[in-house]
Order: sequence, then C-alpha cells, then structure tokens
Amino acid sequence: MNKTKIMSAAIDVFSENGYHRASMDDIALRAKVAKGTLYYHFPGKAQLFKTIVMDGLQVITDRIRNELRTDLSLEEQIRRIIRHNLDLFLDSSGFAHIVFNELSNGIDQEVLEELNELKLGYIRFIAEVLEGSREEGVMINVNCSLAAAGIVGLLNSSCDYFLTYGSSINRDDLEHFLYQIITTGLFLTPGGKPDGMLN
Amino acid sequence: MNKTKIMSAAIDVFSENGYHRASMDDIALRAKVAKGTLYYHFPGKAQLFKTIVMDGLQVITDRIRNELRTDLSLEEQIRRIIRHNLDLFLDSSGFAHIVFNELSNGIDQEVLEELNELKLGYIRFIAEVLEGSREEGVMINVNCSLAAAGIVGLLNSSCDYFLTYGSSINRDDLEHFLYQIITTGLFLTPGGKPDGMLN
Amino acid sequence: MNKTKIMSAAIDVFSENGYHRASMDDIALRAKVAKGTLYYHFPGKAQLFKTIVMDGLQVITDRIRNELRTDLSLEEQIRRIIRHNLDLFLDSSGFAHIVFNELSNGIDQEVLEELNELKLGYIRFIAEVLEGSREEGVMINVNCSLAAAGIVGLLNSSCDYFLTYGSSINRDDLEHFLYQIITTGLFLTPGGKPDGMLN
Amino acid sequence: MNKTKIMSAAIDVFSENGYHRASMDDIALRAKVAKGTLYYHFPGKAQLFKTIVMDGLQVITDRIRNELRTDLSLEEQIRRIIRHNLDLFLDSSGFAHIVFNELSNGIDQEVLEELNELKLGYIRFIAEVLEGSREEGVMINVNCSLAAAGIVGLLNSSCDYFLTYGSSINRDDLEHFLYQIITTGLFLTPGGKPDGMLN
DNA sequence: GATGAATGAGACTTCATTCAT
DNA sequence: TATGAATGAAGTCTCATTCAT
Repeated sequence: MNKTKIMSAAIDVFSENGYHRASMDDIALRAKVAKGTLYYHFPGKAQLFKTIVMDGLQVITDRIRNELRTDLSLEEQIRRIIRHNLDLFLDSSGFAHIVFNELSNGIDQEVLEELNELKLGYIRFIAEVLEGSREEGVMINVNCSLAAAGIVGLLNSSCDYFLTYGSSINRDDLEHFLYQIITTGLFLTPGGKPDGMLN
Repeated sequence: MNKTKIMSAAIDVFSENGYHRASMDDIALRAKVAKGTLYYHFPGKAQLFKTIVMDGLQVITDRIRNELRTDLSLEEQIRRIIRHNLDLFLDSSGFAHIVFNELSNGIDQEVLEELNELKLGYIRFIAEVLEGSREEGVMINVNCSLAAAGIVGLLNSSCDYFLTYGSSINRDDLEHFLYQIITTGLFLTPGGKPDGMLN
Repeated sequence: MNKTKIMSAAIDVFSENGYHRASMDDIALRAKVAKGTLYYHFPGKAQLFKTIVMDGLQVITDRIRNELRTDLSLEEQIRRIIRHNLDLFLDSSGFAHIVFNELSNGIDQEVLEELNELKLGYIRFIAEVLEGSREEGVMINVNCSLAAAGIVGLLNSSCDYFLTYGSSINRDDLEHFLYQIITTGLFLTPGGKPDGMLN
Repeated sequence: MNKTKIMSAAIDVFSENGYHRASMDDIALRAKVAKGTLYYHFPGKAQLFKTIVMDGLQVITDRIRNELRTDLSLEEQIRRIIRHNLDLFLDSSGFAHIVFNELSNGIDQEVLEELNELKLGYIRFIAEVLEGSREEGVMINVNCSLAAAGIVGLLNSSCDYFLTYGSSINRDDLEHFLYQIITTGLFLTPGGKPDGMLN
C-alpha cells in the first residue's frame, strides 16, 4: 500500500526534521512515490501530519488501555503508564517529540486546533486513570488533568535529557526515578522511607 | 538603540509565531527598521534567535540566583525556583515555549548545538540547587540533572495546560500543586500528611 | 448514458468556473463517474470543451433557424434573433460566456482554431439573415458579417450588464432597447419617431 | 525602474496568453528580473493583473476625457468615443481583450470584484456622456448605462472580428459602421437618408 | 550605521493525463 | 466500458540573504 508507505516515510521525515523542515519532496522521495501521490492520499502537509499524530496517539492509547485492568493496584497502573510512555518517548523519540513539543508552532490554525484536541484527549486519558486512584483515596486531592499534563511533560523532558546526556543512566533507573517523583516526590518523607525501597 | 529595538521585536515575533514562521520581514517591520539593518547587527536569523535565547536565560538565571541564598531552607529554595519559573512560563509563555520546546527542530545545526548548551546550562543551574539539598540529606538520592530536566518539563507542561485549559485553576493552586508533586509526590504518604498542610 | 452525464456535468462546471478553473476532477465528481471515464469518452479536456461548444451552438442555431421563415418581415426576424439570443445569454449565461468571451484565451492552439471556426459559423449564420434583408432594401449597406459580430457583442455585453447590475430593468425593456439600437440607433430620427412607438 | 519593466512585461504576457496561461515565470523572464522581484513589487499575480487593468483604464479614460469638451456636438462626442475605443481595441487588442472579456473567469474573488468595479466605472464614464446628450434631447430615452455597456460590447466584438477576419475592411469603414449603428441603426430610416451621407 | 530593492532556491500545491486492471 | 491510483510537469508564492548606495 502506497498510503502506508507514505505514512511511514512521513513519520521518519517529520521526526528527523520537525514539521517545518520536513518537506513533501523528502517524504515522497523516502516513500518512493511521486510527489503528486502524496496529494492523492492526503489533502496537504498539515493533514498528513495530523493523520500521523492521530494514528500514533491511538496506538499508544490502545496499548496502555489494554494493559490497565481495574484489578491492578494504582501503583501498578502508574508504573505501567510510565513504562509505556517511556517506550513511546524512547523508541519513537522523534515522533513523540513532534507530538508533544511541536504542536504549537506554525501549523495551519485549523489543523492545529484538531491536533491540540488530540493531545488533550491523551492527557485526559491519563487523567482518568489518576481520577480512579484519587477516588480510592490513595492520591492527594489535585486536578487530575493538570497532573496528567504535568506528568507527560515530566516524562517527555526526562526522556529528552536521558537520550541526549544520559549515557550514565540506565533505563531502569530512569523508570524508577520517574515512579518515585510522581508518587512520593523528591523529598525524603518524614517517616524516613529510604531510597530504593519504595515497593 | 536599534539593536535593542530589534531584539525586543524579535522576541515578540518569535514568541508569537515560533522560529520558522517568524520572518525577518516581520521582525524588521515590528522593530521599525529596514530589513538590511537586521543583518547589520546580526549575522542571520539563527544567530538573532540564539542571542535572544541567551539573553533570556541569563536574565531568569540571574534573577533566581539573586534570590537563592544559602541560608534559605531547601523548601524555600524549591518554592522560589518554582515561582520564578512560573513567572517565566506564564508571563513570557511564548518565549519560554520556543526555548524549551522548539529548540530541537530545524534550526541550523551549528546554532542548535549552542542553544542546547544554553538549555543544558539552565538545567544544570537548577540541578546545582538540588545537589545542595541532596548533600544536606533532605532529598532522595537521584541524578540531580535528570531531576532538573524533569522538573523543567513538568513546569513547562503544567503551565501550558494551565494557560490553555486552566480557567478554573488559580495561580496559587498551580504553584501549590507543583510544589507538592515535586517534593512529596501524588501519593498520600503513609504518615497521612493531609492535603493543604504541607508547609 | 455516461457520455451524456459527462457532457451535462461539464457544461455546469465550465460555466461556473470558466475553462481554466474547471478541473477534470470536478467534472467527474459532478457526473458521478470515475476520472478515467472522462478519458474513455473524450480525448482530453480541450476536446470535451469543444464538443460542448459545438453542441451548444448547434442547438441555438437550430432553434433560431426553425423559427425564421422567409415569409416573416425582417423586423420580425431581427426580433426573433434578439429574443433567442437573449434566451441563450440570460438562461445559459455561464455557457454563453465561455463561448463568446473565453474562446480566445489559453486553450490548445489546435482546438482553439476549431472553436473560432464554430463561433465564426454562428456569426455567419446571423449574417446571412441580415444579408437577406439587405437585399430586400430594408437595410443600409454594411458588411453583414461585421454587423453580425457587432450585434453578438452588443447582446452579450448588454446581457452581462443586465444580469449583474440591471435589477431595475425588466427583460422586455432590454429586448426593446436592443431592437431599437440595432434597427434605428440611439439618435432621435429626423422625422421624430418617438420612443416607445417603434413597432 | 523595475516596477515599470514588470508592468510592461506583464501587459505583454497577459495579452498574449490570457490571465491563466500567463505565468509569473514568463513575466519575470520577459521583464528580465528574478521571480522574487515580482513579489517584491506586487503581492501576487491577481494584484499585478489588477494594477495593470486599473492603469490601462485610467489612461484611456483620461485620454477620452481630455478630448471631450462640452462645446462639442453630441455627434462629435460619440465619434470621438468610438475613435478612442478603436484605438484601444485595435492598438492594444490583447490588453482590451483581457479587460473586457476575461474579467469573469477564475480570478480570486476579491480581486475580481475590484476589477468589475473598474470596468463598471469605465462603462459609467461613457454612460455620463450619453446622459448629457439625452438631456439635450438628441437621444432616445434609454438606460444610459445599459447603452454604454452595449456599446462597449459592440466595439469590442466588432474589433475582434475586424482584427481576425476583416482584411477587406479598412479602419475608416469600421469607424463609420460603428457610428452608424450606434446613432441611426441598421435600418434605412423612413425619410430615406442614404448610406454614406450621415453627416 | 542603515537602507531597501533585488535575488533565487526551494516550498507547497494543482491537475491533465496515463495505465494496469 | 469503466475505474481510480499514480504521475510529474508546471505553477504560485515565501523568505533568508546580499549588496550598492
């Protein structure tokens, strides 16, 4: 399928160059189709981008949803959210980057709004999980959407750092650190729960 | 000073449109100078951008540094870091956005590296503060740079959400939430420290 | 018949957008056939256009010819020519427009010449009617083809004005005006034939 | 002046090819400037076209206005209008063609409306002259704007025919014919004013 | 110091046409 | 007969940069 080939090439090119530096020529070249073919399958650059983002978010959402069963403890749920987001941010860092960082640039207003809806949808999905835990009385009383947004930024930024400068850190450390800061924060708790014995 | 006028205009234009959609024409227009004048004072678009980012990070760094005296408790130091970052992200959200989100896109490789150095410098500056606290034994044992990077992402993303959808949240709540998640996390601590009585 | 459906759709699309802005996609869409089908029935866009123009001119020519019997007075013949041309220009203004105005633009040279032949044929047809009258001594001595060409332009342009700005004029006035200018001109005749009593 | 060179080249290219077939590349080539220079001086193709049309209509309007003094007889005024329009249509037939025929095609709606305003302005200008005569009681009672529109179409179409097929006609004949049809029409007048002795 | 006209590479997009099915 | 995916030439327009003044 050409359409698939195009989307795959587009993910690569967008990821490597960001939205603006990615050129339709490049995408066509990479997909080994004529430039016109892009426009046969997608109305334009912005919509191609949107389609990719939609698909990507759908995949990760589905993947997480499938693993989040209600019989899991909140701790385990948080852990899994972190793990899958790490998968997303580390394995598809270029893709994640354009979704979570480049969404507010100079994309056609119309498409930009849809994209922000998608991102918001993702945040809300995570917020729902938190919501569940809050109701169970495990979590402090916060605006869960705000918390979800913050968590995504935390994960994103940490992964960026990890990928760029984190040669001395291993992935498990990263995962552990993220779990820790999200659940119990950076401070040593009064009761003196020691580092490394959180579980 | 024309140079100052240009930089001021450039901040506005870059903030409003992002790096790529910002045009030298726009900047010249806004600065009320001829386009050629831009090139008299700056070698090119990328360098103009770099200069702005450098200046901006310097200003915020200095401002925080001036308020962080070693005789302050770590709690107060964290609180001040959060407060000043909120000032940055909320008051100059456009500027903060391009610094923390758009830095990895399609800017000339050469300049991009320098910009990442700047960003890293900022993260290290925050990391140093954390480092201090860790040595005092108030903080858990983590890679402070990683933590700093994560915190910046957390702040950035939370502010984005706050600015776009957070009409029901007030700034104090936001500040409180950030302090909480950074210091003690989202979970209720074993000892049962109740929400709202963190200080 | 698909061919008929295509021609009908093509008339609409060409009329609404002019030759150049009309796209084969639009025509196929409107005709509810696949784009390839257009090329099964017609060699290309220019030839499709030509076919439509030929058909249209044939229809109007036939219609007029059927009503012009030699036993009619010249006055009546002129009147009928005007009336049928008004029908054409007013009812099918889009079609008339492309035939009489857009014929000399950027259509493939080859087809363009054929189209001009068609238009010339139509002018000659009207010229013949005038010719007949001139021989009967009712008309002044002019080049009848030139007169016919002029009349078509007069009708065309008047109708354009009528359709765009002529809300205060009714069709009978328009018809009357055209009859008048063609037959006795704008000036009051020496004998003083008063307006409105021409018949 | 480059701007002048561009406008001059644009007149040629538009005249030869019509609006749609005229390409900005062609115009730049003909004007011997870089493509970007076109866009430095004009916002786009449509506006370049508009500017040309405005200028052209202004020139012809001014030229006629300068020669139309109120002490002239209506006959002489009509004669001069015809003469100057012939100058326009014959000497600059390509230009006249795009102004009077191609104005309704696929030009950007916005610019198209302005262009129609211009054309209407020209028609109104001629209508005013007619208006004057009607008030003097020399002319029959007609809607002068309608008559002006018709006259322009008559002139335009006659000139087209003359240029394409009129090798056997000379310009004086053409001028005479037009004067005749406009003033006294095609019919022999009751009083029997013989052809060729209209003055 | 400052200007602004000029440049040209490169971007996005359109669309008539082809062709394997 | 009919389809529709694919093509690629050609078009309009943007914009960072240069340079003579």
